[in-house]
Amino acid sequence: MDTTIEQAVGILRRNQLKITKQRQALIDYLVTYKDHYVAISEVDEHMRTLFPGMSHNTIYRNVKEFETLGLLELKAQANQTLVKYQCDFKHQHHHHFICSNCGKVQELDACPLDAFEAQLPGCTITGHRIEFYGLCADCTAKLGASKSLSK
Amino acid sequence: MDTTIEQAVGILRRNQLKITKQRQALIDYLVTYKDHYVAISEVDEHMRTLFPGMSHNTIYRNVKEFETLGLLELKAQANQTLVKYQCDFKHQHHHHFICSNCGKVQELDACPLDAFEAQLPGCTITGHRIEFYGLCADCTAKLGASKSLSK
DNA sequence: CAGCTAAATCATAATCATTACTATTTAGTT
DNA sequence: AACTAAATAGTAATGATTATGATTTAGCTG
Repeated sequence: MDTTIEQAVGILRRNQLKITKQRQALIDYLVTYKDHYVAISEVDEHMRTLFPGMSHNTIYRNVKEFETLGLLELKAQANQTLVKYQCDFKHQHHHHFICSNCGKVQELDACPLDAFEAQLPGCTITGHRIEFYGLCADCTAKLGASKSLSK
Repeated sequence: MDTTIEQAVGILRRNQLKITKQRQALIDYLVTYKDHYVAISEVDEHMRTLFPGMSHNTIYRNVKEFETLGLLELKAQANQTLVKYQCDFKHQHHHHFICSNCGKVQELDACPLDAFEAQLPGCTITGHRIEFYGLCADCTAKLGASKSLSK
């Protein structure tokens, strides 16, 4: 068995969650999304081909449970929620570069938190999200686009 | 009339959009959300008390049109889209600190774009979002919370 | 390994934000 | 005042997500 999967199953176990065949299959599937986001609704669809008649509720509930365990990252989008597998369970800061063409997600290090903290005296910073959008190197090599508006 | 509103109306005009009473009222309402986000569905509800029977379609369409004109900022949330008025039409970079208690939005300057660019050779960066979450100074003075998980 | 029980899943339907569609109205122009 | 493209109204559909209550099962326990 893949070490990544064993790790995930271990986390379930340590949190007293039962290892059902549905959860096992869900992990097996989500593990393939380490550097892309998938819509939960697509996960739902996939799971229901593996387990015809599987309840939507079960799928959505598990995805959210997995997120609170740190197994997944969720990301809100218009009308949809996206999921991505979280392979590095210990790494807390996640700054992403997301290719708007192919959807590939690249991790960035270097966190400029300090520079911003100084601007927020008296505040409690509990989290932050930094995301860049554009075209990854591969896609930059092939594409282009434009638009204009008067203001 | 408020200068901010005149400015917005001017932008509509310059883009050949008609100044309907519905759009006028929509702007009047959204102008009150310069430092908070509101759910579009709440805007929808409000507009339909002002104009009973107003079409959902009209409200959602206008909000999206206003966004492409740069009048508004949209932000996806689980199952909802949030709107905030964009008062500074020329300012492009928007890094926010969002109080998770009262929802107040504070603008941050200082953009660490350069630091990240170096990590993405060959990529085209077309946009980015930086958001901090936590408690603003006022809320920090009153609150606290915690949670734990084993990994 | 049979039985037990809380946890998980199923099956079905409801919610609710958002979008579609077509007929009617209106802002801005001529 | 008439004209026309743009905007809105009115009605219904869509589709992601959630609720609910009955049934099943993973992981003990003896």
